[in-house]
Amino acid sequence: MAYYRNFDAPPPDPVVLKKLTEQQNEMQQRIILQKPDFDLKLIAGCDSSFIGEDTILSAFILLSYPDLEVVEKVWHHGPVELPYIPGFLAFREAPNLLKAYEKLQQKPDLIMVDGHGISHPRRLGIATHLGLHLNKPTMGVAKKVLVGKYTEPAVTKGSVSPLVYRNEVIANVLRTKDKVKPVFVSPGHLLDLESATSIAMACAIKHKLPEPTRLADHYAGEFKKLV
DNA sequence: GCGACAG
DNA sequence: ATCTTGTCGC
Repeated sequence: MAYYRNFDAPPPDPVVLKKLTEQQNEMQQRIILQKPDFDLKLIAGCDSSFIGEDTILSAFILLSYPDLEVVEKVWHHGPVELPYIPGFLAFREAPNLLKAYEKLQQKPDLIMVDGHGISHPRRLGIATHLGLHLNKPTMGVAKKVLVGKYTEPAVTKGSVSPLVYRNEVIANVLRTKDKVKPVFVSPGHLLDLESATSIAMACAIKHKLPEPTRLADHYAGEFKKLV
């Protein structure tokens, strides 16, 4: 049975939660935020969808940059081990995403993830988690805030507003389309906030979501029909 | 103690 | 994430 609201779900095991939190605290020490040290020629977008209660399907879409032409599409599906717990999304979705990633013939210079990067209580959003596991530059583009406060950016495309948490700017609230709800852009690993923001903007052509994650989101739903 | 809470 | 209909605007 699925729960209407996630807080109707049974409380997570505190022992497991403590263990996962400690793992994030340890991983946090290895995060590197810096100016990109790569030439962006290939960018990947990834996202997951669910088939029923306990099967996850992840998709990776590889695009050329800055053309944004689709170069490759792969997907992988398997069982999920954990329930969704705010702040621990990566432990639920990353395992399957990593298996899909292995299927790519060519590897991207940067991965854009559907979710947060360092804009997380312990700076370990799923984009950062994946970046550390792959030792690859990653950035996150989320549709909703997880932590932090911000003021609404102007209604025109390109407007930005900082997302602040504990006196630090952890993401940029970016308006990628006129009069449409903004997205939350944050670096994941091996990238900085400014670069992540400009790349997100450069990938937002005629939709709210930048092409990499928009297409990954789209195909995750299409591939599901094939299962 | 009372809310908030990625996908 | 997922369940769902019509509706508004470019």
